[in-house]
Amino acid sequence: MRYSQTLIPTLKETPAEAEVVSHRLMLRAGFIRKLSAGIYSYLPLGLAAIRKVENIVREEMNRAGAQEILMPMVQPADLWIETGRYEKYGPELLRFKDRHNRESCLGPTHEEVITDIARKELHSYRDLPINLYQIQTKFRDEIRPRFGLMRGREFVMKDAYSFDVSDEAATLSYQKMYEAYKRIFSRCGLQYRAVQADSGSIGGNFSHEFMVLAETGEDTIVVCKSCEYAANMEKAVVVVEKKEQTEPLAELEKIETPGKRKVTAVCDFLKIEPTQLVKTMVFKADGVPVAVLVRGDREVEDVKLKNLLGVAEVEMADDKEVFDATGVPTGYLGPVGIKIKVVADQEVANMQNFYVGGNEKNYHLKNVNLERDCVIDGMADLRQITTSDPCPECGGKLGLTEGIEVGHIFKLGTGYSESMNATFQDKDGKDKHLVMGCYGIGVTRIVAAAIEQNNDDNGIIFPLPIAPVSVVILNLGINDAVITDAAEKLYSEFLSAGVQVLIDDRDERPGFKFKDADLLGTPFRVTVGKGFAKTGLVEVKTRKDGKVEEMTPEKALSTLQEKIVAALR
RNA sequence: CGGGGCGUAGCGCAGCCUGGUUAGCGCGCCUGCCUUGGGAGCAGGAGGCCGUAGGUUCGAAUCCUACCGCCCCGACCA
Repeated sequence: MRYSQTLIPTLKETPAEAEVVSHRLMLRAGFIRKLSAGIYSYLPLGLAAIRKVENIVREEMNRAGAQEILMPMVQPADLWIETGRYEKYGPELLRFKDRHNRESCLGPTHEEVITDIARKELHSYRDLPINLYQIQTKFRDEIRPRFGLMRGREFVMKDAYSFDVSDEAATLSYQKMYEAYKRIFSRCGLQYRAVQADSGSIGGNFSHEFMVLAETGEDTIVVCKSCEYAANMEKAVVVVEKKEQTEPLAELEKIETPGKRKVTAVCDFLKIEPTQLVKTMVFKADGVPVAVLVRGDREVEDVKLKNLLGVAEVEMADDKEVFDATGVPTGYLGPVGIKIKVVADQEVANMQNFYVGGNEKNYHLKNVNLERDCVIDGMADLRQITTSDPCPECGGKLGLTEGIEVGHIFKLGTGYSESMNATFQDKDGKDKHLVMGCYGIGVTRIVAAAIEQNNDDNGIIFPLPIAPVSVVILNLGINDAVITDAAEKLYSEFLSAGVQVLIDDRDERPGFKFKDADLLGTPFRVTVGKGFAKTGLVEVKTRKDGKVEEMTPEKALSTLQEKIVAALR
């Protein structure tokens, strides 16, 4: 690549719209330009980085035995109606009508299309297992796109789908993908963790998210300090030991708590700790009000609640909805005699003679005991884990970190094959539903995450495997024949050696070129300048550690070639 | 969707409150000179429907209304 002939519109100043570092740097380095909220054009270097990631993904998917295909972006609504997702998916699914008034949508994911292919083309156990993937632009009409490529509406994604004869076979396919994913993220030079994720209604430990560790991550993950356990906050298992009843059951008592609604206010007023109180919160579970009990100092984890109730959506009810459902103003709700369904966090079972709202304005109840006083419709781990909880695997200490989700693998089971009637004939001659898995990777998000993880005040510091180019040559004497000849010679030698190289052949001052080279994040920089005319040496600088070495052009070529090969291995 | 903020040259901003010359500044861009190892200097120049549409006014970038776009926070616990 020649800088003078490539569109690399670097910016000295940061556009006002960019908040996070990856977004800022991608704009400044001339990688991307915004067209509209969450929708970006990729300029040559940005595209080059994306292609690098794509190729790593492609190589590893192929290595794992998956086959590349490409599915349509525009999909008929009919398919989505079949699986019920046309209703369920919500406004993220961009819907429209074509000229014949046919309902259509832009594919945010491709379970429907792939299952349609499967039911038409896969008929026998002999066709299985099979894993099909694509690398394609997805469109999701996100509530709030933000952070540049981190959460765009249009983005490049790799999605793979596996089909198997049985649950056991599907587990194998899943494990293969798990291994492939580890290779992919390692090869991209990312610091990441594979964490157990929420697997929704299907259950089991068959969903993992791959999280790049970075402060700007939108997810919180729980990591054990002593063992390998790592989980999404939403999924992290809270272990509560059963406690024996130690206190005698005291008599239920109604106490006046005028105007005390918040946990802290009630506790201050009654001179008790939040751990002695159980708060009652009302959620709408697919529209139906449900009361949830947790200890006063705990927070409900709504994903866990969703799973217990087996519903698609849970949402806090607002004050009016609470009053309409229970006849009690918020702040005084309690489980005793409440009119709606009640579920409790497991921890509440350990509590004795606790305090709750009295289901009457300005009153609370004292000495409540779950078994004696309440009717409970369900009990489970419903609260958010904290760092004072033990690791569910080894009992060790837990820490919290932020992460960027760059991959998600999922055992789907037969949900889609059942709703779309995708079957195969097994050895025993019986028709069975295909057992599916799906596996996503956010390609464009990986580029953002990598920059998020690798940068300094001067710009990007690309891990070599995903750098748009591996080497940048600075010709600091374009009007000097000796320097230019040497720079050009090196350039063509790098090219013939198969090294991706950019030569800065612009008629610019040295300082300008240095700044741009740093900003672009190219791992290695070779400077051919004044010194070369005197000593015959060029300067090799490593972006990551800033180390500078002088050497002959021949040595520079061989050294860098070696380093690059080593880094890509 | 709720709350907040912002739309003035390619980018970053000032001007608006308190209406009134030809709408400014820095960067970038063009021409010339000069300079050439960390985003130089001098001189000259191009570039604006002041987001859009209405309204108020003798007069609107400035005041009012609506719309559009963009950014941030939230959509979390009684």
